[in-house]
Amino acid sequence: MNIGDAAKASGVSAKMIRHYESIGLLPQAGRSDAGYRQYGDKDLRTLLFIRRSRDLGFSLDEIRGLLELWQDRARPSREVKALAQQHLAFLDRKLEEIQSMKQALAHLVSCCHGDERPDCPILESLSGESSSV
Amino acid sequence: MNIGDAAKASGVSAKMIRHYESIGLLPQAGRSDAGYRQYGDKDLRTLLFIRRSRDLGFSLDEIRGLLELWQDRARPSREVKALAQQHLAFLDRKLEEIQSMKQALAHLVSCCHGDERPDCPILESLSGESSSV
DNA sequence: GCTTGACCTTCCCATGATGGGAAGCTCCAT
DNA sequence: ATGGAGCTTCCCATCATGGGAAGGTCAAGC
Repeated sequence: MNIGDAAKASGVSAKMIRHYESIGLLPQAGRSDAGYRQYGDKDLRTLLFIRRSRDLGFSLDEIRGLLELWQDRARPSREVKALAQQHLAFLDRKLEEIQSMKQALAHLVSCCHGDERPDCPILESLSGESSSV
Repeated sequence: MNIGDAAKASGVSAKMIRHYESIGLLPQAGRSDAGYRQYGDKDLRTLLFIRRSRDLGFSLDEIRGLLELWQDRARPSREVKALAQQHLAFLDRKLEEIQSMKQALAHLVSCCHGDERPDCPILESLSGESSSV
């Protein structure tokens, strides 16, 4: 299987597959006589693992840890859970950050009449004229 | 006022102030005889405007637009509101993205007993063994 | 067999916002 | 006058991803 097919099958772009190999997230792929990377079922399973992890927002470094745990048949699930909980806490922080941005901005937007007149509570707030908010 | 004081007063790092100037977000600052950047009240107000916009998650490019509108006394508030609504929609998308990550991960975490045993629903899910979820 | 187009290789560069740090100059207080 | 803090420019790093160039390879159709 060439890299293009592995990319299609895994949802990870060929560009990224090469990159993951270059940073050691993936082992060096086997090569054909012409130097083409060759992928088999096992590689595909790893690529899918990575893609699913990315879909949950894990960083490549965290995925490195997950892959190690995955490959270690004797890992205690405790370690996996800890890594996941850590990322969960990160997601929570992000969520709160964005939520408070959204809240503040939504308020400003609701205050702006949004017509041809130039006065605008959004700009006033950004420029520090602390009316109401 | 030197750049360090402007940084302290605005909450924008000196590094970033120079960067903003280099990309044309800020006008070229005046210089002292020795070549030190000099900042006055007007510059400070602009820096604060930028910082508040960043706090709401606006990109530097969006802030460029906001600054132009801010400086144009005759702008219709409609335009400001449109820009803000666009960013609000962006925040909503981010929010949903992270929320669904969080939800999925939280479920997995809750399924993992997290003890010394090696079996782990988190790794099973990432590796595609589609039990339940 | 030859051409063509799709695919592969490596290598360099860009993004966006931010920071680190080096080398060298300036300012001010002691 | 000296030392330390602060300024200058310049280059590099982060994180995950993509774009694109230059060149080699493969398979299908003529």
